Amino acid sequence: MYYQEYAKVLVSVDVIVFGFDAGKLKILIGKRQLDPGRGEWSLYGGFVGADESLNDAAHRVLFDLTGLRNLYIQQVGTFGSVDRDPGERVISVAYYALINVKDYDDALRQQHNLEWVIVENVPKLYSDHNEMVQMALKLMRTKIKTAPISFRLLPSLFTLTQLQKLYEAVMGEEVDKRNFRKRVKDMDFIEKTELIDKTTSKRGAYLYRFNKRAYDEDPYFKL
Amino acid sequence: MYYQEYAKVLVSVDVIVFGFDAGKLKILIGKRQLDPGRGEWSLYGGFVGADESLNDAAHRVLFDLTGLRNLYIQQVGTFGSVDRDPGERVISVAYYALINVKDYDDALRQQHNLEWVIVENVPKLYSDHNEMVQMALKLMRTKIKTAPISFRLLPSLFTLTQLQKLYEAVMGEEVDKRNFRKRVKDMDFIEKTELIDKTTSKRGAYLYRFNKRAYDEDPYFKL
DNA sequence: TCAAAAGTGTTAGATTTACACCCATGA
DNA sequence: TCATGGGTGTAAATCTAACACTTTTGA
Repeated sequence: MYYQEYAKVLVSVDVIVFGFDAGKLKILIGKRQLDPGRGEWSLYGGFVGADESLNDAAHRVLFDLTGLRNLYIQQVGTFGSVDRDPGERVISVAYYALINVKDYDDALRQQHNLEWVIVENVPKLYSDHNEMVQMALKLMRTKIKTAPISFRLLPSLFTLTQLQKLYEAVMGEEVDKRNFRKRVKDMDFIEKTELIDKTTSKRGAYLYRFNKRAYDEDPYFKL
Repeated sequence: MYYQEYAKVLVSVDVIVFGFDAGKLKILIGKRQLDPGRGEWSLYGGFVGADESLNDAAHRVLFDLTGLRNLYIQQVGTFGSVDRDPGERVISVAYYALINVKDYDDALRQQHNLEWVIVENVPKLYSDHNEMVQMALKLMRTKIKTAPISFRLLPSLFTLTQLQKLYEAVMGEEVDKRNFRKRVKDMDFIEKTELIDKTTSKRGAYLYRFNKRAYDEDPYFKL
């Protein structure tokens, strides 16, 4: 042990789980079940184990919460004010994750007492969690323009309208339909199928899919 | 104590100190004086104290190193592989900092056995420090285009050629002089003075200064 | 007088934005 | 038949990129 004279602290990961549902971007939050802060709205999180990397911890927490592995995650930042946690010194690494709500077993959500809340309506959260959410949103907005992460929030087959509504929900502003579709058509890895979705219109809309293989060959992405 | 059953770990901050000198972007690195990794090139860092925020720790480490306070710092990311430090489990938060090399007492640099190394020539560093440097550079490149951070790397009076050379050194590519100056002239808070610098040409070049007050009123920045 | 850096505008091309109508279908 | 969401192209405006010569002055 080389460094034994130095202070050790608890390290946690807190996850901002984004989902897209009913045309809105939502995150999962719940009321804290434990002191300190019992009853306050909060992100879901967990402590980092002694033999667990930060990434592994984030994935474990997400698995615990959703039953899903290999979710897309992105580190948001690390929060280390001395008094950020009223219980004890805890440094927290925030991650955001993207899930397709349809893949998510709602019973599990209820078990954890979590709610999907529209990002614009997120209430006051425990400690510095609101800051984490704002930072996550900001990073996601930057990312969604230049990286194919939208598809993590959508079913594997989706319509262009869905893709656009998602983009608008993330960016918080409407965009022109024709211009949006022009950009999508420049990306060959967003492939039109012959399948038609009739759930939202009588005419029906073509379903598209993201071809990761094609993207990896020519990873040009711009929305 | 609410969380006593969980593992505590050492948390350190490692700083990527950027400086601009002789037309090149450089960082400060030194050979580790302690085991583990004694003799390897490494970033400068320090452990986070029990009653110290991450930001405070970063500023303290920088003060220790440079004697300067209130340097511009930016969190880069947090590195938490289990085996990233061969001595013991250490989670490290990387920050980059910008300093004006002229403000920096070179004796202090020597005391710490640090060297300025051109970013393109950075050798293999201890542990994951090369990754930290790459991430810091990437973030800085994004930032320098849209935020007035260049001025942290330059003397308070600078010529447009200096500003351009700095920009080129950060971006790693040359830019057109006339186009660059056009963009600078769109930003009224980059003020021309009547002073002339004759150190780099016979003709002399006007010195400019960054007017923070004017910037805060109309914080439009785009290079 | 000449070498070396400072300073300065214009034009073509590319990109971005604005905008409106027809189509297919099920109720 | 009509209401609803799906689908499509063009033109103006803006932004970006390319480009070359004159000025000043100390050595």
